Parts: sequence; structure tokens; C-alpha cells
Amino acid sequence: MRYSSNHKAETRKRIIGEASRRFRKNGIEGTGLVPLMKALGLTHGGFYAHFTSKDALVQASLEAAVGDMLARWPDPRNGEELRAFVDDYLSAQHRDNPGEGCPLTSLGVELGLRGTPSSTSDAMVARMAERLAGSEVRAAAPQQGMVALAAMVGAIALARAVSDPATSDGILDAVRAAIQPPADEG
Amino acid sequence: MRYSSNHKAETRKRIIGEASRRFRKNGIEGTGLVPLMKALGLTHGGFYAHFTSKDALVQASLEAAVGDMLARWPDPRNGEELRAFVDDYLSAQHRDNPGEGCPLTSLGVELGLRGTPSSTSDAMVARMAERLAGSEVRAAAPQQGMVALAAMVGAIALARAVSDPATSDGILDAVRAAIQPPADEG
DNA sequence: TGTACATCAGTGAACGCGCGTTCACTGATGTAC
DNA sequence: TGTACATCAGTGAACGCGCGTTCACTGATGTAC
Repeated sequence: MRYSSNHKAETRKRIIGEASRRFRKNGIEGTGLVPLMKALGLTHGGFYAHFTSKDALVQASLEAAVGDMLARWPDPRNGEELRAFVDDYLSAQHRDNPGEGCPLTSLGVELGLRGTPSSTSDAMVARMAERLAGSEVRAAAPQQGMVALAAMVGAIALARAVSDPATSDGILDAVRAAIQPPADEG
Repeated sequence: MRYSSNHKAETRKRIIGEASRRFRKNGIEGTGLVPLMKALGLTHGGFYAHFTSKDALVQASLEAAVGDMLARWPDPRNGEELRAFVDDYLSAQHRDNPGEGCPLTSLGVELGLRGTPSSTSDAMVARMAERLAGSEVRAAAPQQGMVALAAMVGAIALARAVSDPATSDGILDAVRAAIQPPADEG
């Protein structure tokens, strides 16, 4: 069967989209290519028409997830938007849905632990720290943006690792209060 | 072959020790029982004389790693000891050796991401946050201990995820400076 | 306008491999008599 | 003190399964003539 000229590019995008969700949710090692392709209504043999290997898909998925995440970032000069974004980042919703969430706390962590860090992570870390630093957020100096980012990433990691829901919520609350002044002050 | 009365207990400890290193370094899914037992000079069949399943070993390994980590923690009233510990935590040595490092940033993160958090993590988080809060560390209030812990865990995660060595070192430096006053002030 | 052919995204069977787990067995030693 | 037996940590072959990857093939459609 022959398809329209952009059909292959669209299929490639669909594979990346589904993979980026699955890698973040179930891990790279926990995501098989056979179930992934099946979920898209395709057979696994066709995978290699789009990617040279699973690793190539991992890189493309990380890049796509980072791109999505950065596109969602507000203008740092708009304090209200940034405050809302930080609230979203430190929300139960984000904690409970790694598949839709920040790739640094899922894919980035797995790649980092296994000794295969990617320069895509560098770009995301730099952009996030920069925007947190140049904002109304309490920490104003450039390094303070990095500290705020580390606290946010660590908060999500800890909130996910802990089994008591109250403790988990408390971690998110404590970090939110620390890096962001109360809403009525801003 | 029959062995001395404590032989089995010693073998069990050896399995847990090696597993806790491998789980932290290569991940739970990345650690096979066959190579694990082989590394101890044993065959894989004998594994089930010690543990009912791989999952049981994961729990035992997390508990052992958390116990080791907490045993290394200094008296929080001794500012100098605590400062040294925080420096060690935020060191290149720790970043580069997850197998010997904090189980929260490796095993805990993997368990948390896969939706199987363990109450063992709760104990470690509580104890670490408590000790950071009751110390000379800049952040003194109880929730501030949690913020310091989140920043430390996030710093290690980011420092591992990033590919540029200077950026990686910079993350550790920024967080160290933020949660700890300069040494000559203490 | 109609026929022949080239294209190529996707198919599906097959590959070798390592996984977690099971199980009948081994054999050195402690215990019972 | 000497023999027979029970114990049980560890052995090693086997199980079914899912993995990443390969490859000869399909067949609907665009293109050439």
C-alpha cells in the first residue's frame, strides 16, 4: 500500500509521541517495541523503517518531550504565568502522571543513572534555570534559578518515592512555599 | 554440602550487598539474577532458597541501603560533621557512583516512577529532612529541612542527567552554596 | 485515457538471547543410635 | 568409637516468555509511456 506524501512523517510523529509517554511512564527498559507499535495499530517489523534502533527512538522521544515542556513555559517576565507554572510543576497531577510530565524527572533521570546523559537535558536544564532566575520567584540570582530547579525536580522525585500521601503532599507544599512567595504578595 | 550454622545468613547478606549495589547502579530491570549470583560464585538456582522472588530482594536491598546511609549520618548537633556530610552528598564522587550512593536518588526514584513506592523511603526521607532541619544548615525550620533534602536529591539527579561536565559541577556548587553557609562562617 | 511498472510503508515469521522461576538432584556434615 | 541416616545450601538443566532486530514479502498508489 502506498500512502500520501506526508504519511510516513506522520507515523513517525505518532511513534515518538506514544514512545515519549511510555518511556516516561514505564521507563526505557520497561517499554517494549512490540506493544508500542501494536498500540498504534502497526506491527513491530515496520519500526525499523522509521528508526535505526531503539536508542535512536529514545533520543528522539527525549527531544520531543523537552520541546513540548519548554513550549509550555511562560514568559519569565510575566510573574503570574510563571507562578502558575511552578504550581503546576509541584502539583499532585504532575507527581501522579510521569508519562505526561517533565522528562528531566523520568527519562533524564533514567539516562543519567545509566551513564548515558544527553545534551538535550543540558538545554532543558539551562532554559528552565534561566527562566526561574529571571522571574519574580524569590530566588533571583542566576545560580538561584538552578537551586529552585533542583528543589523542584527533587520534590517530584521524593514525592513519588514516598508511600504516605500526606508526606508526599507535604514535600510539594514545602518546596512550593520555599521557592515562591505567597500569591497575595506578588 | 552442609555448612556452618550462620553460613546461610552470611550468603543472604552477600546477595543483598551485591544486589543493592547493582540495583542502584544498573536499575532493577537492568539487574539480572543470573549474573548477580554468578558474581558471588553461586548458581542462580540457589537464589530461591534465600528469597521468594526478585521483588523480595528489591525490598531487602532498599532497606539495607537505607540503613547503611542513615548509619553514616552524623549527629545533627555537630555542625562540622553535618557540613562534611552535605559536602560528600553533593560531591562528584557521589554523582559518579550511584551504586555506592544515596538509594533515594536511584532505587527510590525507579520504584517511585513505576508506582511501587516503599515505606522504607518514607523513613529515610523523614530522618534526612529532620537532621537537615535541626542543624546549623541555613534553613532551620522543619519544612526547610525537606526543602534542603529536595534540593540535594534534585541536584544529584540533574548533575547526572546533564552531559556537560562544567554544567554538572555548577549544579552541585550552586546547591551546596545555597543550603550551606561558607565554611569559615560556621 | 489506458496499461505496465516502480515505489516503499507496513507485514509477519523468524533469529538468538536473557529473563524470572521451578525442580529433581547432590553430597558434605551434624546427629542418632 | 563407628555406622546409618537426615538435613539442606547449593547445583544445573529446563520451562515459557518477551525482548531487539532482520528480512523476504505484500499490495495500493503514483508515475511513465
